[in-house]
Amino acid sequence: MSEAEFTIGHLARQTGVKVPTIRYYEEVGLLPIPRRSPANQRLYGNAHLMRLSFIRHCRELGFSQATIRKLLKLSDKPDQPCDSVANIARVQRDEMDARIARLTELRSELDRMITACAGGPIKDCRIVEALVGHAGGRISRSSKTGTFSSSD
Amino acid sequence: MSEAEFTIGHLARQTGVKVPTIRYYEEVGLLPIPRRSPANQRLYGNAHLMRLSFIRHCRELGFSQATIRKLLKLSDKPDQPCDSVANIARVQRDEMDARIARLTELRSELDRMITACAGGPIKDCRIVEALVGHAGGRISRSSKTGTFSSSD
DNA sequence: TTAGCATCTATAGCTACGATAGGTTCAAGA
DNA sequence: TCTTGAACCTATCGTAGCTATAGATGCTAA
Repeated sequence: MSEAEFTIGHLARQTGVKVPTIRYYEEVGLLPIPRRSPANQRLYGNAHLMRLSFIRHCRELGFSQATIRKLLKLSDKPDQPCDSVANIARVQRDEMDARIARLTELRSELDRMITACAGGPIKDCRIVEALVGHAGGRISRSSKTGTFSSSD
Repeated sequence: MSEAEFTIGHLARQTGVKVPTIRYYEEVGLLPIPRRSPANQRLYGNAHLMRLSFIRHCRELGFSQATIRKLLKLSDKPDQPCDSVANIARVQRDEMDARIARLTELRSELDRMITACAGGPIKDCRIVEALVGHAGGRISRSSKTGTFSSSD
């Protein structure tokens, strides 16, 4: 029995991946080239649908294209042990941990800046002050204008 | 008294921003065009140094170029109230909160996947399984090969 | 038949830079 | 003074991961 085939628009709706993105994935080799209808339209089957779902989910989880490529390659070797798959997932998880930690730090900094802001004129604003940061000691905002204009 | 002027490499070392990035910021209008030496090399002053520090710190905090542009515009109006600055910072903080929340969710999902993996062959791997996700009911991995190949 | 949507290819644009090529210029040592 | 090597210049291409546009063709339903 031959399985149902469907158009790119159908595949897009089924997976939630936009049509141009599907064509892009084909172009960069993430999705295999589908057969075409007599009128040259792409025709997809269930294998494409599964593979695209896999890719989409990976992207949501923040995997890069390169990493997805590795995972797809591994998933094509069904009899190998899945340690390598788990390792990739662990690396990804650790990277996410690092990103979350960094973001949380920066969020706190931003929050401190917002709290420090007393609501006066911009030239006295602690947020602007903080954003200039520690520019080497010799540097300070103009006490007259509060801007970065040179006072030469 | 005229302030010290320095080259692009100097500015790069002082701020931790790479030379091509500085030229790029000039090109897109984030940094004002500096004067040139007789030999056509860019010469920067303290105003540039401060402005670049500001930009760098903003980028670290995840502000987009567009947002930085807004902030720079505001910082050039020192007598206006700084509500607008604080508002931009608050929006940025809220966006970061959302990003952190989303990342934390995804991290947990990844972690659950890793924990579920029993370490058998790839065709039975729960991680691969999970990454395919809920592809519409009719779809399942080939029970023989565990891959996405069509079985037509 | 005709409207209106989906599809096709090809190309350009987006953010935020990084890399490279091929050419000057500067500063310091022999 | 010469020479060497680092730093500078412009211009262009490449990166990820798409999105948007233009202009042509195809499909479907009233």
